[in-house]
Amino acid sequence: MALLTNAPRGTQDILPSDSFKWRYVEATALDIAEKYGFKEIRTPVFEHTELFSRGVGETTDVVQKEMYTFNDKGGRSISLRPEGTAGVCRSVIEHGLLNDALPLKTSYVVSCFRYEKPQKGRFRELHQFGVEAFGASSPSADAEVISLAKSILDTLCNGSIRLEINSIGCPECRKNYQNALKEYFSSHSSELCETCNGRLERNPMRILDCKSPVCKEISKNAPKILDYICADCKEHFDGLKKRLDALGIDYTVNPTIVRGLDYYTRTVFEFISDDLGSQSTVCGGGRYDGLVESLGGPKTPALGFGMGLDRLVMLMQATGCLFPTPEGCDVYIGSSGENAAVEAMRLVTALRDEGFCAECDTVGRSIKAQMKYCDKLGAKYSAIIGDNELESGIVEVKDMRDGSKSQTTLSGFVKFIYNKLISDSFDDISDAFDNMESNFSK
RNA sequence: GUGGGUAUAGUUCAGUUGGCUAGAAUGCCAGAUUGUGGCUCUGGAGGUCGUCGGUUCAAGUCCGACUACCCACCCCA
Repeated sequence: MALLTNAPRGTQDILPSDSFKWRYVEATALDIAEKYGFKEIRTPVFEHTELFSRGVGETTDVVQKEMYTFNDKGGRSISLRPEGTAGVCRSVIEHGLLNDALPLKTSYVVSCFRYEKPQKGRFRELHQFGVEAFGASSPSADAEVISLAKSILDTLCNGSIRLEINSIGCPECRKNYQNALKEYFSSHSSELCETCNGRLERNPMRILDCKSPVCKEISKNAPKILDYICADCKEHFDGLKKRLDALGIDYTVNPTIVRGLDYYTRTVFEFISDDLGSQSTVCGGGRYDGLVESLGGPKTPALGFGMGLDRLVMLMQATGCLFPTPEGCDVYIGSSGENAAVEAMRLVTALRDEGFCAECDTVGRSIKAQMKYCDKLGAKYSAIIGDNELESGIVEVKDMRDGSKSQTTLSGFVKFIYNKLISDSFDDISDAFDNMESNFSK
């Protein structure tokens, strides 16, 4: 039935023809993060449900209706992680990493799971690259994290991605602001849309982001968060803006961006692209100074972001970004007859041991079919071994790119191919140099 | 959770107002004389037309339900 041959709803297979793109994106993100001092951390895909309901927030959609939660055989309530931050926080608290010299800077590539209705750019299993930094309260840390995200996106994408930032203040100033908002919107509650009436109690700040024209109009005159944040929060936000300016990072302050997870404080930001569908946020994050303490750790300022790899890869494909193509097959050794097949396999293995990609026939094809397959593989060189070659010890090596042929001996085959491939790669390097020089002289 | 759209070979799609053995392109396999790829030509395999039910002499085509996918709301990466 369909259950057997259909992947579960909202999941996607990354096929061999695409996996190299993901490897490239993940490796690039981790590499750049490493230059910024972030080291990879790996935490479990599932945690105690309690961690997420406390960490992400009891009232959030993510916790209320989107978690994959089940009881294990020991009767524990377990949830697949819906995001990356909570698990990392738990881990660094549990292992006492916050007792070391701070900041502690971590990065990760993870799958997250949310029971949502799938659409473009939204999946039930989503892949995320993320970073978390602990113990840094200065706006320099905010700027550093944003700069890292930008550097990754700039390196990978050529489409235009804009940065929007906001400050939602600390719990103190936010309380005042939310009261002011409640008061303001309550007086318009009859005009607000249904969802916004619901948000009035739960999260009035979300109303500011509503797309309904009526709510938008009402929001125009609503109190502004930046008028309500306290002096410290304001100073922090100004400090961030000053640093972004100094780094040459363009941004717009968008007072309506409010992240949907409860733990955020002060800085929140999003990187948004118009080249995706309606799920346009490629990267979102911010500061969460209260989270570590609320999970039972030492009072520790912290911040981070999550970057949606599904959306990022989608964006790169949509905007025609280039992915470095993986090295193809170096050598194909065809064979005819049992003894030759054995010899071909021996040679192929010897070449692989030298670090090359080599293939021989494993399905019993004719010579002609083997050559066609060799062509499909894009092999650089080919050779055919049969009884003649076994007897004479002489093999013909064909350069598949120009069809030219040369001869070598069976015993010297590996060395011969080795020299050919090494000299090819020298040619490649010198071509690259020539390109660089002509680029410089422009 | 709410809406709208779609569902035909591995893939991308044709299929005319219901009418003979359901098509194309591409991919796959095999041939075009003796042991050598790309181009060309020929042949072959591959579909219970998403599933179940209904209307009809007749359903890929019309109707209903279900399922899946896509898009938007919501939410978020």
